[in-house]
Amino acid sequence: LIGRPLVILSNNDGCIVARSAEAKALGIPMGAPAFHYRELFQRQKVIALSSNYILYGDMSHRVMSTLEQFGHPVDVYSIDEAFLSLPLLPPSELMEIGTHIRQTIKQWLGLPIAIGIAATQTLAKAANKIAKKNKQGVMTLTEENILDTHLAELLVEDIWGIGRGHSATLHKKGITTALQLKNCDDLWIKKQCGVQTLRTVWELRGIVCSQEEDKNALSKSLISSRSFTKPLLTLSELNEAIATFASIAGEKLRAEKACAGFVSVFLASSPFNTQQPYYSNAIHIRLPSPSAYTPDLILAAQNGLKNIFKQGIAYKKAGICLGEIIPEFGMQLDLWTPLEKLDKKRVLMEKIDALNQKWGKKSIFYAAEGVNPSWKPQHSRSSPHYTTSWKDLIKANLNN
DNA sequence: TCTGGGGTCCTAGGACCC
DNA sequence: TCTGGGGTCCTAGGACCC
Repeated sequence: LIGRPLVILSNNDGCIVARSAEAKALGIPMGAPAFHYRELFQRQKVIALSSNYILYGDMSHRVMSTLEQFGHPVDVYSIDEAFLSLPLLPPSELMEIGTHIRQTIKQWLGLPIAIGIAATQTLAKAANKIAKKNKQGVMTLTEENILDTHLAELLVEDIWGIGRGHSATLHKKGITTALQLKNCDDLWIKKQCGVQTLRTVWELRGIVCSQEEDKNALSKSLISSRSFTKPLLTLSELNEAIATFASIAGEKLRAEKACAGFVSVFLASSPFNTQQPYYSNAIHIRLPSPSAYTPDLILAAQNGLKNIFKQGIAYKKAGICLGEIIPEFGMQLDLWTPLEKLDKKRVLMEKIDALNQKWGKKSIFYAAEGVNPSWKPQHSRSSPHYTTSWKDLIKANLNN
């Protein structure tokens, strides 16, 4: 696939969510619906693949654990990004470190990566942008005069932390480049764009404003939701979908060794359908006591669903959100449930999670989820699970 | 015909307290 | 005729990120 225009599609092969440089060059925008571009795909021989989160997750894990081996503190920021804290060294030595890391990842995993090195995360992201385009794939932006030359060429909308809204505000004021933003008035920025943007500005000046992420921190909320390939019409279908979401969310919750205090359920018709008025609604349900027991979550979620479900609407999307997440062992018990019962529930969940881990997702599942759900997201053109499924292992042909 | 899924933080305004 | 000063908590909505 190297050198070819390639796009990755979202669930149901709906939207374009990632593009190779070659695809970007064809003018294919991020987030666009795939069907708008089908003709262009054919004409330009663009490869469009379904997303394969299992493969990406596994490769990401391999990259991150390789990064750990260089002895610099690693802060994993997203599935494909990490920040490493390097020692204070002259630029040439930093270049050397970057080049070595890049070569190692390339050799061990076959993945090309880009590395940007600078005083703050915001500047490192800017350096990375440049590194993506140069031959070495590594860029250091540690010297003031070189830095400012590059910031003068960086547009405000391309700075990490400056989105559509703040870009518009800045453009109106005549601020279009990162260098201009770096030199702008603090009070004005704070007033117009808020404190987060002010932090971004300070980071452009080389002052560290980002805080170390607490790796043990629990999620504040957990969402499980999907769009349906074909709209769902009945309460019983939605009940199955909601039960599935509750079960997925429960697994995530237990992986964090945590409990949730409330469940909220939401559903919506298609915002694009002009034949039908748009309907969307949500409801919060407080759990009698915090729980990570999937049947509790399913029960609460389905009870909520009853209240927001309206007959005669074609539902295109639904989901649940867990909130008030607290550590499993810090939880306030309710007065009436005997401890042994809680313990039984916990053990049952442990066993189920272990079975599904060992034998694959949904080896054992709740009947409420339905046996053959019609709404399962489609991935019609997925790449193989090269690294996580025996049957998808790459075969070496020894006769050649 | 077909339009993703998951998060975080901040702010303004309202309700309440003394 | 005149009507204080200091807080907290909650929520919705908006901004941003991947």
